[in-house]
Amino acid sequence: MAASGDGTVGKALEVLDQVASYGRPVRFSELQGASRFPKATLYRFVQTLTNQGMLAFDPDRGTYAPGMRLVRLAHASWQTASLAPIAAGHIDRLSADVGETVHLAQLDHAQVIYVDKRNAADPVRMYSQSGKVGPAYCTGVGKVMIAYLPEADLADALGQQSFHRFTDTTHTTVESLRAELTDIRANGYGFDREEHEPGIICIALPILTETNRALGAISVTSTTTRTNLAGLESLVQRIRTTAEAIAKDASSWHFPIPARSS
Amino acid sequence: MAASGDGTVGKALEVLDQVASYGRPVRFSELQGASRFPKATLYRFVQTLTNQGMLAFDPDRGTYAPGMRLVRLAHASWQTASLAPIAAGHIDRLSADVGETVHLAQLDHAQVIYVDKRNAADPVRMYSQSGKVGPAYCTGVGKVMIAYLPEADLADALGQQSFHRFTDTTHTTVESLRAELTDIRANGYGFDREEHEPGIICIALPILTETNRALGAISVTSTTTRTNLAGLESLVQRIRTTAEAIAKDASSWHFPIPARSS
DNA sequence: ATCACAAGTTCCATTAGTTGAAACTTAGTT
DNA sequence: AACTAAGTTTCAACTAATGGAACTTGTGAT
Repeated sequence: MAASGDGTVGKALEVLDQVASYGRPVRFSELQGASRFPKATLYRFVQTLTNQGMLAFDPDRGTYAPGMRLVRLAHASWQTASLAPIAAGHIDRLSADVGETVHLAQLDHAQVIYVDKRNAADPVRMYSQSGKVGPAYCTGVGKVMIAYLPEADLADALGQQSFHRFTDTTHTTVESLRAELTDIRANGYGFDREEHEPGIICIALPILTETNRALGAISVTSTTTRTNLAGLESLVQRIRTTAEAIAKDASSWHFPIPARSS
Repeated sequence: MAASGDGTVGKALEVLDQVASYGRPVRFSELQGASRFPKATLYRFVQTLTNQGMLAFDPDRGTYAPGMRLVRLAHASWQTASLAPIAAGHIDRLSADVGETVHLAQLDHAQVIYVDKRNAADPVRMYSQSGKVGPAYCTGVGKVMIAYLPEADLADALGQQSFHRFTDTTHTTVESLRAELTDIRANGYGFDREEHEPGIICIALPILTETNRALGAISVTSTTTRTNLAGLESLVQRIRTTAEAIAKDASSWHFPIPARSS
């Protein structure tokens, strides 16, 4: 359990998360208002994190934002602990072949993290999507990944979903989501039926180990104006080739199998 | 001075940096061998960081790697504290116009952090992506950024350079580098004359505030087989337009001016 | 200018968490 | 089975974190 119970370090990282959650520079007083820590304690955490380059302080505006050291560290993570370097060549080819946007995602604490992407038309943009998080219950990649979770982890993951209704096809109950997960396991692939954004559809396949654990997932995204679910479904064989190739490379590179979450 | 002197949090982050520095998953014993911390202490740090998702533990191999939480946090940093979102449109256009690879970089503790890039249609095969760090003394973007540092910060930054000789044009002394920095300030732009990689050249311009502080830098990279320094120099006006447009947008977005480092 | 209030910063006695040598357990080798 | 190295736990000594309160600075109103 990743509770922020471990000591001073856990508390400091909790503050770091809080700053990151605003998505914009924040004043100390804003943090204080939303924090469980008393003023002096919070102040010291923010000081320490700033000293360490984990936060950046803007003296002119008196605001804090996540610091550049994170970008440096994340690069290391992305390089050594994500599927991106292994998958790069494969998704290049997939994207070129199908002419649509391709996403590579992994699961982290019941959340989807987009790890890489290829745009069909536009040039590649690294972190514009890399590092972005999304909900597991209403994205193609999210659903295919949780579908292959062991029951204990799945229950845990489902418990953490918010089931916010983004569109009128969004799953709003555990039951309807579980039903779809069963289908996904049967088919080996899943869709996003405009569940997150109207007009945006995708097909997603898991990247599976020999023991049927999902290391990650890839998806091909399109719009309802360009194609439909049947159109995406026709790409299954091509995408499966890529997913299997990535899985094979990952196993020979001894890519770490994600540890249990709870 | 970002010495890891601040308490437990500083020490834990030092361990995190150490793990990241290997660029591959590492065993506990490897860390212990290179660490100033005693076994039990190091062990607890690694445990805490793993609990927190800052490190990922692979139970099969008994190795640690930087965790996915960093990727999530870095995305927030990239979005709110880097120039990338502001510059995105501008460097899209620049890259399309000049047909070469464009880099956007910022300075962090005397190191260059590449924050975004655009590949030319025919991409130069180079190792560089967002979050990647590079030396300041032998890259175009690094030199133009430190050229505009106040003397106190510049002295500090120069003291941190390793002056490793990558090629035979690499600067190896503070003196020769300082001489070039004077030229850069006079011209408003600088080059990478195959100082980092043979065959790779670039022209770089700083992104300056009204008070002549460098918020970041952009560069256009090419190869000696495709063009030469004069060819790159002919792009100065075009690149300057982009740099100034980014600076203008940054000031109206109230982009934070980097704080003094030491 | 002067005051009032909020935001930000420092102090320091108390308390809680960190420290690390040593003992222990597990995994791998001869 | 005996040995060795890697990984894990323990616990008393100790050091660093805690947070209420006092203080300073910044902002805006009169």
